[in-house]
Amino acid sequence: MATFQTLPGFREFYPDDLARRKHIFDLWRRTAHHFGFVEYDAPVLEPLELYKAKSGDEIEAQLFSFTDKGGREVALRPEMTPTVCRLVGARINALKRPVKWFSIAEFYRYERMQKGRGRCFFQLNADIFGEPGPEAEIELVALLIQCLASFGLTEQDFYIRLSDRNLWFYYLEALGLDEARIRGVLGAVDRYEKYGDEAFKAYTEQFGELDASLKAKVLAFLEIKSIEALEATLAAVGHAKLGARLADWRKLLGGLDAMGLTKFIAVDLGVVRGLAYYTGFVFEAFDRKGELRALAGGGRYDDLVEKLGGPALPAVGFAIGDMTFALLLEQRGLMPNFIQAPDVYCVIGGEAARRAAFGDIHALRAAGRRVDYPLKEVAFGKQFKLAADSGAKLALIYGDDEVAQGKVKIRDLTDRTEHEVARGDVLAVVRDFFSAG
RNA sequence: GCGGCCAUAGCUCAGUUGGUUAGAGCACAAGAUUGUGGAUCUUGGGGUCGCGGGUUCGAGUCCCGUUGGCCGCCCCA
Repeated sequence: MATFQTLPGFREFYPDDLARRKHIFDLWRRTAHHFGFVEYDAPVLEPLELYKAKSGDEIEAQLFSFTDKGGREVALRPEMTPTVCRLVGARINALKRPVKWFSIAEFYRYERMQKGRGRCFFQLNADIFGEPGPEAEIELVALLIQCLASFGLTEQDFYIRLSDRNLWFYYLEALGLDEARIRGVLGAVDRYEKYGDEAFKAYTEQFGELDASLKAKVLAFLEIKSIEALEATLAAVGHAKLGARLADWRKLLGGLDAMGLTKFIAVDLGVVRGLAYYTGFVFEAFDRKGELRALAGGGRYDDLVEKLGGPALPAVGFAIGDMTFALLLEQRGLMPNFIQAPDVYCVIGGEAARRAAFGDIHALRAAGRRVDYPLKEVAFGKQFKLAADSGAKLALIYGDDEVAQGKVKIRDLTDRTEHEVARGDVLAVVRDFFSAG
């Protein structure tokens, strides 16, 4: 039957699927509002150059890009960060700081599909602009945690790995490495968890073997899993920036602790995220069982707004994708079963009864009730079954007998009781039933 | 871009060494049932067996190709 099929990696949302998606979005949106973030949206199609400027020319291979009829090179957005940088950068002089913005939007990447990854997906993006200190990170990490926890997920289900590219930078600098070598080492650190010693291969090819004692220090640093271990390690290294950076760490962890969120946080310098544009704290959310892809990721990108042509503006942000997150909710039994039920279902007799019912049906709907009825004449017995199947709380029965007497029979489908009311009282009775219930 | 596995009804699947008109459960619909429920019974609609080619007297079944899916690699903004 299906001559035309969905493009690979694209998703169709049948009503049940859309109900689940909406559930996620609604809670994300509400949570972001609770944290004082305001919502924005932006174009799905952007100049290709916007993404090249941020990520380099190679990015084009991962994009849905094409030339439009005006000869412009364009791409479907693969992420929100460059866009929001442009929006905020353009109006920063008029915006009250800190700028706390979020969006829920769809993104497109030309990639091979995998579990938890398609060619289109939705993300919650939340960012704070204009705040250089760790106060911004406290807000965002707390928001990220609550965006997961508000679905019923606990510290048994997920955790946030917290790391710091600055600290790595300063530490490696103190060990005498130049910037190129530092980036090389960070690349290896990012891959170390997965590949072990193999992760240093690229570094070795570019710069030669990393000095053994240096490598030992890198590996020891990578293993650091607490602020205490961090302080102990850095105490031995004399470097002015490191002391200030440690103060930032204490402020961040102290703030999160005061919010009662320490149980979700794992200090883990093994996470640096591959992205070259991160400039400070980075964090990623994972399921505790380690079965799924990352749930969310974020970090500080103080240079990006300027790099994209805006003013110098510090920024931190994160994104949660909907696919892996939905998988986790389903695995933990936290995805509700949505029944899209009317409030009231009408059981209707012949043509005269139908005309009588229509007046009330429309009035009830206009008053904000969800009302449904069989479009065509259906046997009474069947209609009661339809009423029960619909999930409605009340059935209004417009039989020929009732209509002839100017009455409507109201059946409570939950306890199967019923009583008759005058036609003119139906709206009030229904309203009272639902306001009491 | 690379590798492994897979593809039969809306869903879950059966289909013998290749052999009549491709089946079941669930779901959907009609009837039993012109006035009272999620049950039951009866009946029905729905399939180019992903698509194309090949082997064969004969292909859902075997072979090749292709498209799509799942899983992994690369990547992951």
